[in-house]
Amino acid sequence: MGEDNHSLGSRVFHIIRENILAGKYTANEELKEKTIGEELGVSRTPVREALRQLELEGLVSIIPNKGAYVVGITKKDIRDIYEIRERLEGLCAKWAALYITKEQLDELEEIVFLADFHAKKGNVEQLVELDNKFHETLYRASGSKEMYHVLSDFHHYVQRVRKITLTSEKRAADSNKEHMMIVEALKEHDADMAEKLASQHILSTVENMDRIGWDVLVS
Amino acid sequence: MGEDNHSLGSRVFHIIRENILAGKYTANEELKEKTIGEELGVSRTPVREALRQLELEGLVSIIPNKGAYVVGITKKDIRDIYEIRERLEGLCAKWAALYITKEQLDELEEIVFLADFHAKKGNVEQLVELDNKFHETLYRASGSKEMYHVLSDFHHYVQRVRKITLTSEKRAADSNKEHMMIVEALKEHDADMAEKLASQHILSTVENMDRIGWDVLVS
DNA sequence: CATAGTATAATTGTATACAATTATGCGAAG
DNA sequence: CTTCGCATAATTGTATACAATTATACTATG
Repeated sequence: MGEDNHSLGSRVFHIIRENILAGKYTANEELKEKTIGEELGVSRTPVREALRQLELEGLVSIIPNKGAYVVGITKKDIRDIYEIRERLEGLCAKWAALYITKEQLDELEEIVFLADFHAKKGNVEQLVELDNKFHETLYRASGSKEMYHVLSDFHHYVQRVRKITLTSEKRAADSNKEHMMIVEALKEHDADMAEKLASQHILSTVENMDRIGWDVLVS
Repeated sequence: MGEDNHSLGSRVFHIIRENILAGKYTANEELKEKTIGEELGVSRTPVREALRQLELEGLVSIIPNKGAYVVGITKKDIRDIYEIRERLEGLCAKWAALYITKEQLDELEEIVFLADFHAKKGNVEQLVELDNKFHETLYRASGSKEMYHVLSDFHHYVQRVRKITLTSEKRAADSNKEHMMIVEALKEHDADMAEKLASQHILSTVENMDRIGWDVLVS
């Protein structure tokens, strides 16, 4: 389920995607195959493949015979994604409570343990990485490739926002406490509780974002 | 939001996708770039692009330097998708109740009117097409490109199952009645009712599939 | 001076060529 | 007879070449 495709074309895809999500390529910017290829030291072929894939992901809009343009991420996009996640993460946690393996539970426990450490230290970079791993593991534990696919995409999509929210030490600590409670529910295989907690986790995240103010989160 | 890309590469993508979803390309079958290119009368380049996109959609699994393989659709995939849809279609209808335009409402009314006609005649092909249009319009009416994206993909993914269920004249009629009720709620801009009805619509579909038996639906 | 038309350049779309990797088949050794 | 090794073929990965389309800039004309 966690595919690692180490061909050149795949690398190009990931680089361009990160550049868009990180804001290096700004909204409506035209992505020229030749230029990007030269930047990355590859020919147009892998760049084209990457752009076509990014179009499917909705990060790029391709106008035939004209060009590929960066699709901007709006406040509404973020809001919508969190509202969708609120519904789906609950279902995902419910499934995970039923199907999670011992290894995955151990993995989750290690993640929240480490995150607790880094939250106290204020290591944002590591916190984001651990948040990625936590949710990735949770999505995988659902045992549904569709659930994994959808939620991974969305979670990845809002990485920039998450980076900002986790900069707050309080929110980082609170978020991890919520993660811990979810892990506890999963350990007990309490599906209803896991669902409720996971859904609530997204809700708290949104409430936190409301406090911070949306203009700070997405320019 | 409804992109129509009429380049060659895009056509190849759609053809291969239909062939997979229609079962023409069977599970685990190896899709060779040269062979497919010859079948469709194009070079390897557009085929490669299409296969890369299909991998992102989860319909194809690519092993670097080895090949592209059709990912089979299992009973569990279908079940998972319907359970996910049960949650999301509700939210989608809720949003649609708030943001739907007059034109979109007219479109929906025309669709259910036509579907009523074809249901009585037992024209399965047309019914599937109208079911596609109905949901497509509903997804678009939500005003959320993320919602549109996710639900369109899933809806498209289960087209084979829908084709079978709509073969039953009773189910076709019932399904359309449910569509009508959703349209009524949208007309009243009753978000809660629209949500409940849309969610219920997916539930009835699943119940109907249970009656038919899953072994008939997906081999 | 503004503008339409046109030649030129730039960019995308597709096909092909070459490189790298993997699959296949055959013969020799045990 | 099986299996290992190696040569050959097939296939994917990448780069380049050519075709088609679109953007640009310059000139001629009113």
